[in-house]
Amino acid sequence: MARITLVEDDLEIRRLVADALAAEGHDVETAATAMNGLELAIRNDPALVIMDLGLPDLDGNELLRMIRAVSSVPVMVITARGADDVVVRTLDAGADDYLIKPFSVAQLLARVRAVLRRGGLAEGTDRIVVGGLVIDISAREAALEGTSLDLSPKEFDLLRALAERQGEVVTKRDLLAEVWREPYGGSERTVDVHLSWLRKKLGETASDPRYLKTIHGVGVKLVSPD
Amino acid sequence: MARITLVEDDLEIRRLVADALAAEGHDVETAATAMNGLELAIRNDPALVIMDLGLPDLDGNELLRMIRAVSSVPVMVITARGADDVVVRTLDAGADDYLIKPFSVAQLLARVRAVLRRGGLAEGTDRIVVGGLVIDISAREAALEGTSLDLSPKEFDLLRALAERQGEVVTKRDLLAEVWREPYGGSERTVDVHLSWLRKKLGETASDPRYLKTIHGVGVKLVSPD
DNA sequence: ACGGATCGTCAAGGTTCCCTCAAGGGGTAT
DNA sequence: ATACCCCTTGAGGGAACCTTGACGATCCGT
Repeated sequence: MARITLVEDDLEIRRLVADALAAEGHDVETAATAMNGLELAIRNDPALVIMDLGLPDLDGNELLRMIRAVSSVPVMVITARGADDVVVRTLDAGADDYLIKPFSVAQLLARVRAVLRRGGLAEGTDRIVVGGLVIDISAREAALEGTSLDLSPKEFDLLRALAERQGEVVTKRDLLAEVWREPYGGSERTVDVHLSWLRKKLGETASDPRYLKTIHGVGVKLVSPD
Repeated sequence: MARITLVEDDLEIRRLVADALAAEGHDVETAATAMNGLELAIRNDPALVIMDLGLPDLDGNELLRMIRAVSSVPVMVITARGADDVVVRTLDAGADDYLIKPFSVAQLLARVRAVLRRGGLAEGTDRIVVGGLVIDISAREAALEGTSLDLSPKEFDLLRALAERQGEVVTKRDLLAEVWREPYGGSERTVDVHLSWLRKKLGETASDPRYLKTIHGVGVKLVSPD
């Protein structure tokens, strides 16, 4: 059903939760440390991250903040710490749900379903329309004024990333993180080149853009032409 | 901030929650019965519904299903029933979160923030309006009387910095610190030049300002014209 | 009213950033 | 193995932008 990243250092709980999620049909990747969890959360593009707060190498809140810095993936926290101010601080740091150990597996699964359901509703659009541009997410196809565009994989991902935030200016660094999955390294020239190719296929030039407007010194945004 | 419908028959709890939400800046509509709650949830198009399960006229799960039949509004359940199968059943009926009484108001508010945050991510349009001037932060666009202004990066940042404190006089040194990121060095003449360009694009002159008023010897402020 | 300080505008210079072309390497299918 | 597609990287030219200095105008305190 969905790819889920589980970050939990306790072996017994990790097994318990992972097995339960797998039994629901989810694809579960586990990590025992914050750093491994962060790597999974970035690289695997999961639909949900479930994490413990008490990790051996890093405070859970640090991990949460690092995930939030590069992704808006839903995060569910499961932990033994039940103090009210910890709950509030964690939720305000960007967590979507907070479950206190010991918890029932049935309730955990129900909360996972609730979070996934809401996440799916928000981006339930399988098709994004920007002016005369139609982007079919599941088919990985894009069409301009009815005629299909022949886009390479990266070109499509780039266009989709921009379309998902149409009208907003997106920095190249964000695009490197989102499309290329390289939040730190990576050359911004690469983004430039792909943008150039996209523009060519969209039948526009950088000096006379219709859809892809670059904001000097900031980034680029996808807009619907006048 | 957001319109919230609260369905709760216990007067004391209703007051407590409604006051806390109002203190956060929300617009709260309350109902004591399921039927009244349903009516509010449909008619007022709230951003969130908070409901008790133990209502006098109808089982909470019935109400939840009726809301779900016509709306995808987020629903948070607060109730004294903590049995695990009830929690699971309620979440699977479409609830987004489940909080067991007695609960801390701080945690309730944090969970409300979490639910609203996720729901609002899709359409995060933050804009500042000053008279006939509309500044769209995420699109990095400014429009005067409906026609878009073509601003350079620094011009936009400068306008935004002033708009964020509209009506207040801001010193050039503060602007150098905020826009130019140079709290110590930097020439104030630079600010002057950019202000001049801004004024030109805003269609006004320094001697007859409409939006950008300079206070001699102090700084400049962005005001809405009479 | 006068002088010093502050502000407004212009033009030029230099810097930064962006776009595009072309070459090279990795992967995959034929 | 070869051919093809795709991605990455570097370099050059060009465009956009920012800064700076100068000069005139305006403002304020004396």
